[in-house]
Amino acid sequence: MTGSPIDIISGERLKRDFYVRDVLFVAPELIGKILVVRNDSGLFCRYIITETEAYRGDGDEACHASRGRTARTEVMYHEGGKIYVYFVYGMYWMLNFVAGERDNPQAALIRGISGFKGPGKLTRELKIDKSYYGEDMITSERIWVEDAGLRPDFKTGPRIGINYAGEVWKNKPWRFFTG
DNA sequence: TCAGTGATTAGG
DNA sequence: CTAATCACTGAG
Repeated sequence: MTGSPIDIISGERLKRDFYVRDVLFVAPELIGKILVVRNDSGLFCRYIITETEAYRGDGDEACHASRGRTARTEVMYHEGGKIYVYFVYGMYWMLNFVAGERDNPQAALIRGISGFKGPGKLTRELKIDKSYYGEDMITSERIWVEDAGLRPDFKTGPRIGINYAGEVWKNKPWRFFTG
């Protein structure tokens, strides 16, 4: 019997209370958690989350919600545990997990998973698209996160691709990554 | 460094 | 309606 560790590692699905906290707890704690996604064949694939970024409320100039509540950002205003996906640069879907309390728009961008580095690459691989917008990871039958007990060391750094934000927000060390 | 790509948004 | 923007990637 062979198999990569990722075929073997599984754990308990994260519940609502994990997500209904400040994104500055949620984003770093997602590192080492297991992202489970059902593929076209109905198989559940598991990946270790290796990189995330925190977007924290309407005061954070790098957060989409800082530009107001719109159809696109609506789900960020919901209770944590839902999925926020949006399209950028004409090609890529970005996968985010909503965090925090209702009406406090926060989300964690999933920037990397085992085997795939880069937010656009992983959504392409997992076939994440608009159909996942608003999906609830506490009850979904095709996407959720599990805790398998992994607690890898991680580093922090400034978030990527947010040059439009003011210096204060651009420099926040709200990117979390292993290795 | 920089083009490509199209949804989203603000502004007439 | 128009035009600007953009939480990226890959080529060079």
